[in-house]
Amino acid sequence: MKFASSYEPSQFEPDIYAAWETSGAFKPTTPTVPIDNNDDGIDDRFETDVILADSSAFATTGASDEASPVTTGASEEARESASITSRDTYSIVMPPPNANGNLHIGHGLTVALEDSLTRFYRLNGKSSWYIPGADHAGFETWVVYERTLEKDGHTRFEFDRDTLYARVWDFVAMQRGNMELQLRALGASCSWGDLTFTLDENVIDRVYTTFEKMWNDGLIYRGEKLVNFCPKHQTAFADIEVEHKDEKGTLWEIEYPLMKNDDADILRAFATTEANNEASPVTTGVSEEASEMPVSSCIIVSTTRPETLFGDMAIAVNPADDRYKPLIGKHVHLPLTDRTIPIIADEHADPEYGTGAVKITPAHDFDDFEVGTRHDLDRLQVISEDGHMINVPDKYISLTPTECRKQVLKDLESAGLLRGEQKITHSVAHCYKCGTVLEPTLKEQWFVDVKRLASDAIRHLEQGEITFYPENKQRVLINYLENLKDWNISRQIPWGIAIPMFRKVTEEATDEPEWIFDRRTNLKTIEKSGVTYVRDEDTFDTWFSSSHWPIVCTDWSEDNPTPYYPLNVMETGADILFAWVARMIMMGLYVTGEVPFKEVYLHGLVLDAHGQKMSKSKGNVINPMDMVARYGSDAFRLGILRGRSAGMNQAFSENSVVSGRNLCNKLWNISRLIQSVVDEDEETEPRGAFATTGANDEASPVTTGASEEATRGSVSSSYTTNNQGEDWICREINQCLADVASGMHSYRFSEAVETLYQTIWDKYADWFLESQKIYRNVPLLKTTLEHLLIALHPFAPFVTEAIWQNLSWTSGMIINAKWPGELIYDPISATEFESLISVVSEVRTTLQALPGTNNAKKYALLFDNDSLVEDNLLLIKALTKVPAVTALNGAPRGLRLALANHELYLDVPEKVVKDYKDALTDKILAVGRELDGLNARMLNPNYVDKAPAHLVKETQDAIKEKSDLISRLKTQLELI
RNA sequence: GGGUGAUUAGCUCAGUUGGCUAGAGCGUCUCGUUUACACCGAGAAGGUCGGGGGUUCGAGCCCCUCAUCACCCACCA
Repeated sequence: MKFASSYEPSQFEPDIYAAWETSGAFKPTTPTVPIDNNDDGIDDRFETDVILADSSAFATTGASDEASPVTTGASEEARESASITSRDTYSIVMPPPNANGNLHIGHGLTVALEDSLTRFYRLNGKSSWYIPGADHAGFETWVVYERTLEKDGHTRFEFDRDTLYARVWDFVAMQRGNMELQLRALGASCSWGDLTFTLDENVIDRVYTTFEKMWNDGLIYRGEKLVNFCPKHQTAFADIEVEHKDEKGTLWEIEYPLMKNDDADILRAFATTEANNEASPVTTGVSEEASEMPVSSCIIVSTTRPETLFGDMAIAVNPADDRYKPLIGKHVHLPLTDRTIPIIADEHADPEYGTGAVKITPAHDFDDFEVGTRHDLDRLQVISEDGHMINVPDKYISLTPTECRKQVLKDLESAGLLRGEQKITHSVAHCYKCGTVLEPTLKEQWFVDVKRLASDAIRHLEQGEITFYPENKQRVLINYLENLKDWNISRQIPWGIAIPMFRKVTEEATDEPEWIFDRRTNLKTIEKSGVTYVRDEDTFDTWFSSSHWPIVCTDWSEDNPTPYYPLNVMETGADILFAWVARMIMMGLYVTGEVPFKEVYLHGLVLDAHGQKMSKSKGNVINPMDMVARYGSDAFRLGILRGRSAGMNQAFSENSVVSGRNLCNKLWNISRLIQSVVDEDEETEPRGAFATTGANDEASPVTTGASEEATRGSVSSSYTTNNQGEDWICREINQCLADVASGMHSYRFSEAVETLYQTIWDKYADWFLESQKIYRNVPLLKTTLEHLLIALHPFAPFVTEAIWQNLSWTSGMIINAKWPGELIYDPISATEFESLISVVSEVRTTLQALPGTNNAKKYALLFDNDSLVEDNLLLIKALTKVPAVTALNGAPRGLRLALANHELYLDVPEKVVKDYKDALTDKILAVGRELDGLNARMLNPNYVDKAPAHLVKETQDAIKEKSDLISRLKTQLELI
């Protein structure tokens, strides 16, 4: 016997994975690229439905992925067959982990989810394609690389883009590989030969093709806009990459003096407003005295960024704000400068906030930029991209904004223009990587006009073409798309896909366009029609290319309308719904005209055991590889799937992994037991006989199903059920498999895993296997074990394969097995077993409740006129451990068990019965309470009237049973 | 400011057309070395399903409301 007494994952996992991989088990059985074997110009994949129906098509284990599609020549039905083919495939892509990083716990969850799905559908006969990927992780990788550059005393500015790109490429290549090994350790059954790297040629090609199409369609434009700019990393970000954090800050009030010419008007105006107004900020606003003082002519603005005042182009007040109405159109003197700026009316100014007057700095604030556009204001940049003051009075030139702020405040103070300050909390934009405060900066960038893309996406979403798990995310996504702003796709990072645009440098050629599209981004300058163009040095936002992921991974093209596109499902983190999922949908529709996936499953964050976010600084990070090393891959997968529901963040602890490990060990030992029974059986029985112990005429002889599946592994023999326990376990396993399947179809992983736990442990091991120590049914043991192994395989691939390989009668690999059909059994007999279970349970409970220990060994069980018990004497004896189960001859004696439909007594002495009196009384009271509840329900005429008949009947039956039980217990009580 | 989700046993969570006495894992307690498994077996305790109202024969589930927590989006200078 090969089974050790416990399962040691590390002894099996690497070899098993290697065996899967080399056998080609991870490759889809239906080809992914067009094949035209008979040269009729028609993609023969679309004619393979006949082959798929033939089980021999599945016998491709170990064969190359060129599964020979024997054509039937049914080309006239090519179109119809196409849909059949797509029904027979299952495709899913992996959100590409960072190529040169390590997997974290979130990847662990992703793989557990995606691989379980893949394996489940593979077992169900789909040509399953789980496509792995690796992300160049533009910004992340760049940040890491730049750090090493700096460590070596270099800066990025010493090199040109091509050099930097090449250096990072080598840097990544050097570090690459870890995550791929880790994916293997997690058991990911992905098709490694199809791994897509985000900088692969075909990805870049596809991205350029899309970009060109967008450029021609007028969806791409170059605009000078404010962008979120990280002064540390020297790059712009899209809105979505910005992290807003609430911070404490100061709201300063600064006085801007009105220009002399305007004074007279103001004084007049003020006279009219003052009458019905309290302290108006138009005045000095300092005290009541002030209102009696001659009015100084100024306006006071509120700002958190005094240093940007040099870029002010106007003061805005709300047009509905009576306090300021008279000032609109006047001019003020910009402090510390010799400029004057106008006072304008704009809704942007909130009368409730601060003084109600706001300075407008179009070059350094998003709102102000909008205001500036509305009022046609100039944009004066006063902070450079590298974070120094420019275009300011000499005194302030080259200061950092922070230094400048201090100086400005000081100077305003001494000029008497600083009129107040107030501590506030406000939201500040930060770089999501380094935490630096982002500087809104004026920059020329490439933008995607998202209007059309978003509205197309919304239309398809509203038509329900994509099903979301959790479903509310559909609405969330639509809401996001409805408010989507144009998308800045330019990044000032060398590590990425170059933007294929070139700018005209030759002045004279005025007729030529300013910018042209060209794929030759390896060239710094190109010539076209005698005009020289120089390339744009920026690269694409990562999301621009990764939004093509389903397209590039499935190798979709105009010439390859693959059945693997759209994907069956997109599984990813709920946190990138907007950044990634939304963009894939827009891009998929734009490029292919179809949504890129039919379903979206979003998982939440994996939190630590106490529901806290994992972070290095908190020191609560769980490394999935640690879990795998200590408990095995399966244990980790089972543990992390347990209790997991779509979209929800969920705490995760080692405990759940331990419990997964225990299940694996349990299953291992179940198999060990069965194998030992099989071995014994083979020693005593002649080979080949359908050994059925204790033949039973009533039992229905049954085969497990198709015999043609020999090559797929399962060689279970026909079985016959011979007793209640055997019928019962068949019923339970059928139910379990159905629940697992429906759980997978509706992405209720938690439910699927839970069902398997209970069935394997509480039902199969605790009841069925225990009963099989009395009744040995070798064919049934084999068959049922196979069913459970296959059903658990998607979640615990290694241990199920290890067992499969260790069992003497199985062949092939379980990864290629076929999802089992229904077991046939006698339903009445199955129900009777429940009765046996309740008898045994009641005996056990009562024995333990009796005073003393080891009661099971002391007291015999007596039965009266009970055929079920009589037929199962040995079983009940074994399960309860009582010394004997015998017929009660004569008057009842001992302690009556609290069972309604059975006359059963524990043969205990009078004294023990008396000691049990209190417990018995409690029991009667408890049952009485239940009975009262049931009676109350029946007394309600509405219930009888309106509730479904079967429920009413159930209630009636329950009442009968309870009252029966009570009367029996009362009799017992009287006897004492 | 807008939006979403959560609140069920000591802890972490299931509970999907509303229907038997609300479940699991871990933890706790009691018993048990029965040759598959101590990574085990048998049993037990523990919940007025956040509060309040409503609909219904019937509510953990549907509606209203309040409270607390979490997250996301947004232009409070």
